[in-house]
Formats: sequence, C-alpha cells, structure tokens
Amino acid sequence: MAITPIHSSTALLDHLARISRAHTEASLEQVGLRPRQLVALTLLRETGPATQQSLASAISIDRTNLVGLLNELESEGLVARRRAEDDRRRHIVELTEAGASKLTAAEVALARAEAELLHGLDEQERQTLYSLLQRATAGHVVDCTAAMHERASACVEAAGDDPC
Amino acid sequence: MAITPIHSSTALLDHLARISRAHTEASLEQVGLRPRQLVALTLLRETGPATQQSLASAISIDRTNLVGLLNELESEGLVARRRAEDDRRRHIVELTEAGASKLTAAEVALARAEAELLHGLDEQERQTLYSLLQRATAGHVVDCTAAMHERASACVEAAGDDPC
DNA sequence: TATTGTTATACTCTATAACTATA
DNA sequence: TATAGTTATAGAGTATAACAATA
Repeated sequence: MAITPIHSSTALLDHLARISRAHTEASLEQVGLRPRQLVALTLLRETGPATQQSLASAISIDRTNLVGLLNELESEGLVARRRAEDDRRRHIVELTEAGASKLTAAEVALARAEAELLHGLDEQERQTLYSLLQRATAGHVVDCTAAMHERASACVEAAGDDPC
Repeated sequence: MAITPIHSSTALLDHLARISRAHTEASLEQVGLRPRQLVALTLLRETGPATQQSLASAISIDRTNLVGLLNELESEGLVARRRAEDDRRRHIVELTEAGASKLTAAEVALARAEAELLHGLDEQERQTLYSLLQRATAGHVVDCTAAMHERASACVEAAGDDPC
C-alpha cells in the first residue's frame, strides 16, 4: 500500500479555470456576458431569488462590486431588483425570463468551447467532473438564498465560519 | 433514455476556483506565494525546464506578465533563468531545490484549506476530482516544455489550434 | 448601534504596443 | 523579417472606507 502523495487540487483548479476562461471568452462575448455575469445568472437560477449580500457571498465577490454587475444585468432586463417587504433595507434579486433565456443561450454557445477544453476526458468523465464540481460548490452556497435569510443567525451558528 | 441536459462546467469551474482562492489565500500568504506563483512552480515541477514563452502559454498568462512573476521568484531563489545555448534569445527557466521545497511546504499548508473547500466530497471523490483535473489540464500543457521546442513546428501542425 | 445597499477610490491583475537582442 | 524577452502603460477586476436609508 503506497503512501498517499500530496494532491493539491488548488493549483489545478486555478489553472483549469484560467484555461477555461481563455477558451470560453469568445463564446461569452458573442452572447454578451462576462464570466462573473454568467456565474451570477447561473446561481440565481439554481438557488432562486436572493438578497444582494447573500448573492455576493455566494458567488464570492465583494458586495460593492456586485452593485455595478447587477446594474448592467438589470439594465438589460436579465435580472430584476425589488425591495424586500419585511426589511426595506434589502433588495431581492431574481432572474427574469429574458435572463433565463440568455443563460440558456450562453450555455449552448459554451458547449463547443467546453468540449474543446475537456478534450482529454471522455463523455462519462465529463459528467463525473460536472457532478463533482456541482456538489463541491453546492456545499458553499446552499444556505445563502433570500428565502432562508430568516434562518441566517441559526445558519451562522451551525456552520461556524461560513459567512452566509 | 433521457435527453442529455446542458451541463456547463464553465461557470462551476470559475465559481469553485474563486471559492478556492478565498479559502487558500491565507495559507498561501503564510508561505509567501500568490496563486499564479503556485501554478507556475507546480507546472515547472511537472514538466521540467521550460522557455518563458512556453511556460507562459502553458499556464495561460501573458508572456509580458510572466517576466515580473519570474523576477520575484528568481530573486527569492525559487527558480533559475539561464540562456539557451542553441538559441541565445531564449531563457530556460527551471525549478531550484529551494523552489521545490517551498512548493512542497505550500502544498502541506494548503492541504487543510483544501479539505475544507471540498468538504462536500469524500476522500475517493476528491481523488477522482484531482485525477480528472490533472488529465484535463494535461491535455493543454504536455507539449510545451523546453525540451520539445525543437519539435515546435511539427507540434503546431499536428495540434492545429494549440499555440504551443 | 448595526445592517443593506451604494459611491468613491486605491490597488492588483491582465492585455496591448513598442523596444532590444538575437536569429 | 521574425522571434524571445523586456518595458511601459492603459484597461479590467478587486478590495477598503465612508455615506444614506432602514432596522
């Protein structure tokens, strides 16, 4: 039985993400989205409506930078902001139908570039990678939706250092 | 047999890489490395000595930005630059023993943060993810080492749009 | 007093163009 | 003329501090 070597996925993740951006840049630009906008729309679809603060922490960008990002998306009608009724300090952000359509269009445009990115893997392995990425990321965003903000304090107590 | 849904790993990759950076930032800073420096050292270890241009394309950063990155690494004795004998325009970059040690130290420091990042996956799944990432990235860097630069023209013809 | 969203701003990262030395 | 490395610099991305509205 061999000694388990040090397997740092950190560098590989950073590396592959960078390669991915290079490959998908053209496809995204063609649709008119930037990488973080794609991530934001994807997360809004997966988790539903969210406050700006929960969305910011969920996609790991600063809340101050999310403002401009949402301004752009909102001006294009891809997301909608409304005041939360129970706490008028909060904005509830949600994906519009146009946003969902654009997201689907982006994914179609990305499919080819992504196949090129992952040409070293066969179809089943790509499914496995997707599944693992999905579950790995899900462990960090699942409690951050707007619908759950009432349970925020309990969440923080339960999760320890998870800032959602 | 179900229709295969659109599985865009692009957003997930970008997302997880960003979460990863947030988690590993402290560990890396503690060792004194930045993310791209970690990637550069890792790739130099995997592929051996490389020219700056091949290294730049291999880790997907601009060759102009690689200069400053290598200046820092070289001033700390982590990498060494020497002129290529057969073509004095080229620099051959290689990992020093100090660089290899620092890389190992970084990986040890990262192990804990990485476990936290991937807490949604069990040990076998983490191994699978690592393996998939490694093979996915290997498909983009395998022909870019300095030892292969003699075969560069043949490589370009064979690989089509691979710019190495 | 604390929190949400916002603005202004400094800092880092990335990409483009031009220069040198070698080929 | 073309290429490898370098420099300078503009643009995009990111983080920090302060403010207004609300709790």
